[in-house]
Amino acid sequence: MKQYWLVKSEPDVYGFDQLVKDGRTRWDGVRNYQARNNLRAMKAGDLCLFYHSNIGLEIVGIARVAKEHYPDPTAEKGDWSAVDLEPLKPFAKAVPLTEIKKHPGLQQLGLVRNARLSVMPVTFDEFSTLLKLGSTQI
DNA sequence: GCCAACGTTGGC
DNA sequence: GCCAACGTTGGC
Repeated sequence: MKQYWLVKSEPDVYGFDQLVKDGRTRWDGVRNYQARNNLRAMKAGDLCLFYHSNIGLEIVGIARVAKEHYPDPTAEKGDWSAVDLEPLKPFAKAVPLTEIKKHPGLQQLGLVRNARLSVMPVTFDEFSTLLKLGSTQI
C-alpha cells in the first residue's frame, strides 16, 4: 500500500528545480524526532509533495522515494535518518498555502495544523485534492 | 523584522 | 518530573 507524504524545503537552499536538475538527492539534515520517524516510515515508491517554505509558500511538485531510510551521514551524533528522493513531476500549477488554508478538505493537513513539521504524512484524499488543485495527474 | 508555535534544555 | 528559559522554524 503506497503512502503519501509532504516534505518542506526552502527553495533558496534546495528547491524542486534543483532536484530535477540533480535527478536524485539525499534528504538529510532532519533533526526532529517526529519528522525522522516519518522518514523512517517511507517506503520506496511512496510519493512526496514538495513544498517551498519561507519563499514561495506553495507546493510545486511531486517527488518519489528512491531509497528507504538509512543513517544520516551528516549527523555527527545522535540517531538520525535520511532517505533518497527523485523528482517525479512538477505541478502544472503551484498550489499556494493560502489556497490550501481556504480549502475545506485540507484543514487536517499537517502543513496547516503544525507549520513547523518538515516531513509529514498526507492522506490519499488530501493528496488527490492537492493534485487536482495543481492541475496535475500522475 | 517580528512574533507565535513548538521543541529542547537544564535547574530545582 | 515539572516548568521556565531559550533556540529554531516559518508565516506574516
